[in-house]
Amino acid sequence: MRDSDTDDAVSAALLPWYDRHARALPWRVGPEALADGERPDPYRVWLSEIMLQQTTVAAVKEYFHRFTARWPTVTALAAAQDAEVMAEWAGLGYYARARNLLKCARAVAADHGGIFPDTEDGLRTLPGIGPYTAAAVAAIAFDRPAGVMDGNVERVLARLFAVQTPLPAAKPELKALAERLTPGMRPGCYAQAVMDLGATVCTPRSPACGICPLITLCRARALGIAADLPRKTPKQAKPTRLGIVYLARRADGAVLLETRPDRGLLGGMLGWPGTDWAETAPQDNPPVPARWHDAGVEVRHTFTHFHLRLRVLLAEVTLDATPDRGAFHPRATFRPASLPTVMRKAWDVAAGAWREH
DNA sequence: GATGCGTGGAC
DNA sequence: TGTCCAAGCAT
Repeated sequence: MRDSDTDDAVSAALLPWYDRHARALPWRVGPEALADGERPDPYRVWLSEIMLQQTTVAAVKEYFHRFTARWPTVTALAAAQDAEVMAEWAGLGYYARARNLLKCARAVAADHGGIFPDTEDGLRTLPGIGPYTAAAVAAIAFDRPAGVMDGNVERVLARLFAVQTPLPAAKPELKALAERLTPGMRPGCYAQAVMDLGATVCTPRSPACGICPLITLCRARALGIAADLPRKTPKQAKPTRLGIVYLARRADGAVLLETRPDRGLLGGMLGWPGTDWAETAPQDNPPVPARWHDAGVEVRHTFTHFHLRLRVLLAEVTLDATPDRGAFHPRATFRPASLPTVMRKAWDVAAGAWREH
């Protein structure tokens, strides 16, 4: 039904566009170096791809710089402490990525001599590397003709071929298209070209069809439905959950924090002791007996699947206070930036209240 | 296949 | 304000 001439026309139109418009990004090597046969560092490609999962380039850049400055190689990262890595990842979200990042670095160091596997199948066996990331690293770092499929590619291909099936049901069909369109020449550039196109031209809302290199090939454009694709099955509304966090400040300035369990929400991250978060009013459950008082300002935060409204309770405790959970962290070494964002918001409320007195 | 898992920016 | 969305993965 779709002939290979059309397939070739896609990469033939996209690669020159990419050569002109490719963004200079910290994990990319320049076009001249690439033309000389130089390849990007697989460690940097892998690290960037993990950070970019469901995350924008703008949000990733600073984190990428900090990680590569602190841990320049996969071997260096493998030797890092868990808490160091989690603290450095704080604020970026999806914290299972950070836990798997470290597992993956240690597996590469221990089982692969510090060298990343250079095939899609080899990469796929590593923690945190799924179908997308295996294909992306294989294509970008090792120039393998892997069919890269992410949200951008889904959108670009759904429009290019006017796929009307809603996501996620359309994924197999789109994956097959992605495999077939991937060219044998410069597959790494091609993969990045499709994703760049999706990020900058073939955007979810108001696609810039007027400057699109694929405009003459695009069926959705011809039908006048580009902005309506891809179709998606509607999502469930988010419920609102309620909770309480307890911020205890000791007489020497130390603050009471606990490391959350490795699995689940904010797994492995530091946080303030608190109640469960549920749709019913929380049961008061302070970590240490004290004169707790309400900070008066609620923290509001939205996670992937629920809204949260958090009461913030504050207390000053004495040097001999013995909490039933968590541990005091000296104020000199405690960095609010090492907290996940919802916990940092609670800190901001407490710090404001304490500054008043 | 469905669900759980963060965050910040655009509109 | 709310909603949608981003270079997904694990279970």
